Amino acid sequence: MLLYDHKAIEAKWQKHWAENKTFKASNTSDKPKFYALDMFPYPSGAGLHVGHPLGYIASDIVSRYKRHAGFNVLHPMGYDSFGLPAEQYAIQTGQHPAETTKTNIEGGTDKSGNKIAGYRNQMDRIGFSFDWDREVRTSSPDYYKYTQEIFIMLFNSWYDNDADKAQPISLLESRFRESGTNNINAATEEDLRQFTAAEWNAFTDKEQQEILLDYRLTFLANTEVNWCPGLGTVLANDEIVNGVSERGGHPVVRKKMRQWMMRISAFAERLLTGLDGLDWAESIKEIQRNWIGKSVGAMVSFQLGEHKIDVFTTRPDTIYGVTFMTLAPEHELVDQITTAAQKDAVEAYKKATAARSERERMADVKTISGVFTGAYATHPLSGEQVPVWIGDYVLAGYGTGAVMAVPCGDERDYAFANYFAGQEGMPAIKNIFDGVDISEEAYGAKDKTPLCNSDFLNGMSYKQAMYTAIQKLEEIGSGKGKTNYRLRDAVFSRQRYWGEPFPVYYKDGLPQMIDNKYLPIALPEVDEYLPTEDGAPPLGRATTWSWCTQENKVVSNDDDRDCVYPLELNTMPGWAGSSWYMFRYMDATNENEMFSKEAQEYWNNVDLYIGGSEHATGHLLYSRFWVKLLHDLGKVTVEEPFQKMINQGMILGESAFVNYLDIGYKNQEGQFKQLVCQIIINSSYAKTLPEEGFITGLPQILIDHIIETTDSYRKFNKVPDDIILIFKNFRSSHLPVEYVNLDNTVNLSDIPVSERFRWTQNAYYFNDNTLTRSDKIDTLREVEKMSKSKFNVVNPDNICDQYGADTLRLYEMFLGPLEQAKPWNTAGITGVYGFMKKLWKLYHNDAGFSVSEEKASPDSMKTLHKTIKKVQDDIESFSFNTSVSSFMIAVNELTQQKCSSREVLEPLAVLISPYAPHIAEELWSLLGHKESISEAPFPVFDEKHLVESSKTYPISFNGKMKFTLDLPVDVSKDELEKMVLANEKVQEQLEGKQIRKTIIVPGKIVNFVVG
RNA sequence: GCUCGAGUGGUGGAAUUGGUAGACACGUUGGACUUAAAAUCCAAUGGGUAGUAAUGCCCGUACGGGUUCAAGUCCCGUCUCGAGUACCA
Repeated sequence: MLLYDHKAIEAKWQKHWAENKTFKASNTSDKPKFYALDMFPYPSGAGLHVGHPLGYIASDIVSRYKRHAGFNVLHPMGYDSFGLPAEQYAIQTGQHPAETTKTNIEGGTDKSGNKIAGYRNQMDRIGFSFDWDREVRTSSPDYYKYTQEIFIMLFNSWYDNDADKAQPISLLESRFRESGTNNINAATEEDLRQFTAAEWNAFTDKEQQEILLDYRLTFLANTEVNWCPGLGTVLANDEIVNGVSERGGHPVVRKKMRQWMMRISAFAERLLTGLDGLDWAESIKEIQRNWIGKSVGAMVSFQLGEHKIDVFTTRPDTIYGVTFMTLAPEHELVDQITTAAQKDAVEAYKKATAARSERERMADVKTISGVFTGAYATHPLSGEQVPVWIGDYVLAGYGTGAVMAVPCGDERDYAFANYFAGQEGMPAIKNIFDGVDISEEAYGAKDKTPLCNSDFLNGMSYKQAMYTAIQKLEEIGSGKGKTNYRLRDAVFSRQRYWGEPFPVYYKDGLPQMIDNKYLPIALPEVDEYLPTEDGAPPLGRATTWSWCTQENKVVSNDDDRDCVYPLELNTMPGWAGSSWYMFRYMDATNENEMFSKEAQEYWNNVDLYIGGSEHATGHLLYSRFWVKLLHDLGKVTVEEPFQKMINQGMILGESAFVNYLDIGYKNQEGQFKQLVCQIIINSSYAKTLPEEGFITGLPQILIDHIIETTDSYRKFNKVPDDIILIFKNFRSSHLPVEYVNLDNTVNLSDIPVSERFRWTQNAYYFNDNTLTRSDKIDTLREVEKMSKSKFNVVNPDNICDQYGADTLRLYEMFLGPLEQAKPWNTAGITGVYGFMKKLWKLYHNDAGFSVSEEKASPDSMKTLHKTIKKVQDDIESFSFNTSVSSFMIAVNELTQQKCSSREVLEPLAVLISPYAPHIAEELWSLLGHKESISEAPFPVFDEKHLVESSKTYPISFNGKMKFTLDLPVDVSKDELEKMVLANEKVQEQLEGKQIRKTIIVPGKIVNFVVG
C-alpha cells in the first residue's frame, strides 16, 4: 500500500480489535488498575454529532496511554437509556420506547422511514478501546433490577446523626422497642412525635409503619407540585408561562401530591466536606457548595400567645435589632394569629400571592409587598412586643418560613421597613451598631462594628456576640445553635412511563417493598403512553399491574383475591439509573448481585471521569449521595465515586441564518409557476428592507410570527391553501453550513436538488415543489450550541468517510484545550489530514514500506525524545492539543532529516498510538510485529539525547531582546558574562552607554541595564 | 445583584515555576509541477515605518495604573464576554 488508505486500515483494525477482544479488561491482574469512565450518553434518534465523541476521545487517549504504561485498564461504555424523548416519540407514534431505544443504539429505520445509524455503530467507527462486554443499559431489566434493589436499600435505612451514617431500619426498630425515641438523633423533619418504649410497643403495626416512614431515607411525603389538569400531569416550573402551561395554555394549579422523596439532605454535610478531597474543577465544586448552601446560625423562638414562631437566623448576634418579624404568606400560623381587624387584608394578600407562580415571584424581586397581621410576638430576650407581618420575600421552603427582621443589618429587612415606615405595626428601625448612622449607611459589612443597645451583648464583636447570644438563648430555652442547608430533599416520583418501576405495592395505603428475589418488576405494557383520564400516571393504564403476595408475581388488576395489592404507578426519575452505573461496569454480567465485593474492591472507584459540567447539581450530586449510602451499608469500600474529573467543553456549531426566502411553486413538469410570497426570516434584517419589500405587491411574512401549526400560519392568510408551511421555530431556517460561502450567500445551484431543502425539515410543502426564486439566499452566520434542531450539526460519520477516524480523533484534540468551548470548523481538518499522510510517508519510499535498521542520527534521536517527553507530560496534564502539535513538529523534522531508522520510527508509532490507533497498528504490523500495539511499552524518555553543548541565549538591553547568541552551556556565570561582553554586537549596543547592572540567568537570558 | 472563568494575529490556538510573544495549524499571497484542475512541494504572512536591498527603528497579549533588570504571566482599578446562581434570612 503506497498511499495512506484510511478506509482500509481503519476497517481492518476495528474488525481485528472486535474479533480478538483486544480491550477486554480482566478483574484480576498483577498490573496496577486504572478506571477511565465517560458519562454515558442518552441514545437519541438524532445520533452522534462531532461534539459527543470529544470526551470519549480524550478518555480513550488516556486509556490507551495507560495500557502502554503497564496498567490494567477498565474503559467501559453504555447507555443512559430511560428518558423523555423516547417517551414523547412513543406518544406520537405509538411505538414502544424500548424499540426506538434499541434502534437508536443498534441502528435501523424509524417509523417515518429515516435511517438511524445507531450510537454503537457510530462509536465503533471512531476506534474507541471500550470493553463492550461490559456494556450497560439503564432501561434493561437486568440492570434496573438492581436500581430497584438500591431503592429498597434506601427504604430500609435511616440516617443516624450520632453515628453520622445511614443505618438499617431494623436497628431503629429495636431501639424504639428498647427506649422509644429517647436518644434517637435521626435526620428527619423537625418536631416528629416523641414516644416511650412502652408506647411504641403498644402501637399497632400500621401505626409503627407510619412512624418508620418518617425516618426512612426514601419516604412518601406530600409536596407542592405544579399540577396541570388539562394535560393530566405534573409540570416543572420552566414548563409554565404566566400561570398556564407552555404547551396548550392550560391552567396550572399548585397541588399537594404524595410523592416519593429521597432524603439527600441527611448527607448534606458529608457531600460538602467530601468535595475537598476530590480532584475536580474548582468551579464544579463551587456550584455544588452553593447548591448545598450551608449556613451556620441559630434557631430562635418568639412566643405569641399560645403559639411559638421559630425563625432561623445566621446572625443571632443582632437579636436586639429585631424591629419586626415576617412570615411567608403560606406559613401555617398566619391564620391563627391574624387579628380580626387585619383578616381581610391578610386574606387578600394570601390570595394574590397564591395566584402567582413560584417563578413569577422569583422574577419579581424588586416590588416590595406585605401586610401586617395585627399580632405581636414577644422578644425572647428583651420581652418587647414585636409586630408580625407577612411578606412574599420570605420563602416558605427555606428555614422555617419565618424571619426575625433586623433592618439595620439586612438589606431586604431595611427595604421592607422603609417601605412601610409610619404605617400601623411598623416601628422605627432599631439600631444596634455603635457609631453607624442608619439613615446614611443602612446595612453592609458590620461584622467588625461593636454592638450597642444590646444589653449583655454591648461592646462585643461579631464572633463573640454570636457565641454569647446562642449560649443565652439555649440557657433560657428559647433557641439553639443550628446549621441550615439549602439542599432540599429530592422528589423521586415521575408520572411517566419510560422509567424504572418502583418495587412497591400498597397495603392499606402503606407502601410495601417487594423482596429482592422477585426483582425485576418489569415495566407493564400499556395501550398508550399518556396519563389516564382521571389523572393517574401512564402505568395506571396497565391492566396487569397488581402484586400477588402469595405467588409473588405481577398479576391482573381483575384478580380479586385478598392477597392481591395495587402496584405503584409512578416511575423513577432519569437520575436513578445513572447514580450507580460506574459500579455495574466492574461486574456487568453478574446475574446474582449488582456487583461482586471482589470486583468493587479491585476497581475501587473511577480514576478519571470525563463528561460535561452541566451535570454539576444533578447526576454528580445524586450519585455521590447514593455512593455514600452504599458505603454506609457496607456495599462499597469508597465514599466517592469519581476521584478525578475533567469537564470537556462544548463543541459549537456554526449556524447560517437565512435572511429571506421567496416562496413559489412549480407545475407538474417542474417548471416555475408562480411566486406567492416572501418570507422574511431574519427579523433584524427585515428592518433594513424598504417598506414595500423587494418585490412590490408580494406578501411578506416575518418568520418570528410563524409558530407551531398550519392553522396559525394560515391566519396570516397570505399563502394560498395549497402551500402548507410549518415552521416549528426560528431555528428551522438554518442552512447546512457546508453550502454557505464565505460571503454569506448560498448559491442554490451548488446544492444538490435532494439536499436543497434539507433546512426546511420542519416545513411540509405542497407537491414537493416549494422553491426559492432567488439564485442566492442572503445569510447570516452565528456560532452556537450544536444541535439537531439548529441544523448546524456535523456528523462524525461523514468525517470518518472522508478523512478517517484517526484524523477525526487528532483534529478534535487539536481544536483547543479539552475543557474549553470551541467552534467546529471543518476547514482546519485538512491540516491534520495532511499530517497523517506525511506520517504514512515517513515509513514509506517510492517502492513501498521502507524502514532501515541503521542507527538514527543524533538529531532524529533528539526529535524523538523531546516528543516522548512532551507527549507524556501532555497526556498527564490533559493538554492533548499541544501533543498533536508536537507530533506535527516531530514528523516535519524527521521528514527533513530523511529519517527512516527503525530505532526512531518504532517508538514513534507507539507514541502516536493513543491518538491515532489505527495507523499506529498498521505501521506496527508493517514493522513486523505480530501482537497488537495496544500493550507495547511506552517509549522511555532519555535526557541524554537532548543534551547540547550550546544554548541560544536571548541578549536583551533594558529588558528588550535585541538579538541572540549561541553560548556554551557548561561555563560559569562570570565566563558567560566575559564572552557576551567580548561580542561585537554587544559592544555596538553598549556604545556610549554605561552598564548599570548585568543580569545573567544561566540557561535562560542575558540582560543589560544600561543608561 | 452575587460567585466563578475568560479576553493574545484575518481564524483555532501555543508560550511548565515572570525570562526570545504569536509554536502548530487554518486562511491569504507569491512561486514550482500541470494543457488545466486537484493533489503535492517551496517561500512569505502581527501592525506601522525607513531603505533599491541587506537590515533597522517604533508599537503591540481588552483598557488604565503599579511591582520588577524583565510582565501575556504578579498586584490594584475599569470595561467586555461566557458559565452558574438568584429574595437562602
